[in-house]
Amino acid sequence: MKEIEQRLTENGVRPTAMRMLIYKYLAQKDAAIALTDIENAFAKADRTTLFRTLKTFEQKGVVHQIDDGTGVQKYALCEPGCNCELEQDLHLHFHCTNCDETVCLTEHKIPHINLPEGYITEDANLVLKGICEKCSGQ
Amino acid sequence: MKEIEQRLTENGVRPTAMRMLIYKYLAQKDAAIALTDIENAFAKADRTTLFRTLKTFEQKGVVHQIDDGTGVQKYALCEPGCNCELEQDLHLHFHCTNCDETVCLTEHKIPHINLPEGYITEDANLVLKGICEKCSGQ
DNA sequence: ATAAGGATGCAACGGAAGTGCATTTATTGT
DNA sequence: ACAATAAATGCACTTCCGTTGCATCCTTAT
Repeated sequence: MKEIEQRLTENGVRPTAMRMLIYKYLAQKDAAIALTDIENAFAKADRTTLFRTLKTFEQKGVVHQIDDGTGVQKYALCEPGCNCELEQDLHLHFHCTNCDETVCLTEHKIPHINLPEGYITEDANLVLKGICEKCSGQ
Repeated sequence: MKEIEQRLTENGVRPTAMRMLIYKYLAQKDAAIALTDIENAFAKADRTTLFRTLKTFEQKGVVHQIDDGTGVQKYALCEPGCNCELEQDLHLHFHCTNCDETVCLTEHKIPHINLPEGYITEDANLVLKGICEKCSGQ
């Protein structure tokens, strides 16, 4: 719990009890988390608080937002030292169409792509979809 | 108009007047189109019809759906002969954060990625974000 | 001509993101 | 320690978009 407090402080996020719990929750899940998930896990807390916590986390670089094509925003903790920068931190995500979970594949960075003149790339999102290792039974 | 009719028929879509108009509309736009866009362009038609038309188109391989991270589903015509297959037809998309338009870069296929054992890839979505050629002034 | 199936239109629902404002909790300065 | 200030939380409400059920209209085949 101490490490969480430190991590948040480092990123300029005031470590309230709620925030630490949410961080902890995110940390113990290996899949990306939607607002609704957190909402269910913390029945007592208000949705707005959770929503704003995630937004704060995102803004301060504690988590990154993932758009896996399901239409709901999901979030996952950033790696330590992550700056969410293209070609460096941005990795691909895998969405399993069977269990509906989305995981970070942090080892797999988004490959560099040469765009035509005039295009300036600032961000990228690569999602592969299919069957994850859990569901494929391997 | 005759070509449109033929194209739809080929794909197993009954070429009604409405559908041909929507196809035409999609064809003359170079950016991906959201339901709302079509809705505004065809004020007389009902949203449901437009919605279902897009879904039919998608299902029959006339258009492909694009998730550019804005939270709204967009659609663009498939290339002739497209089968929406990975490593073959799936191309990347570019979303301009300035003009909010998303375009297909059909020349740029999604690079092959070697996933760990157990992952079975069936689909992919790669969106680059930044400033498009129009907006960067080149 | 009529029956059947598909296309369209209308109304309504539901989920998720987001905002304004009041209230509570924490922090700072004296 | 206390007031003043700022930040965090909670409540109510809104909006947007996707989606579905059902009725009606149109087209096609027999």
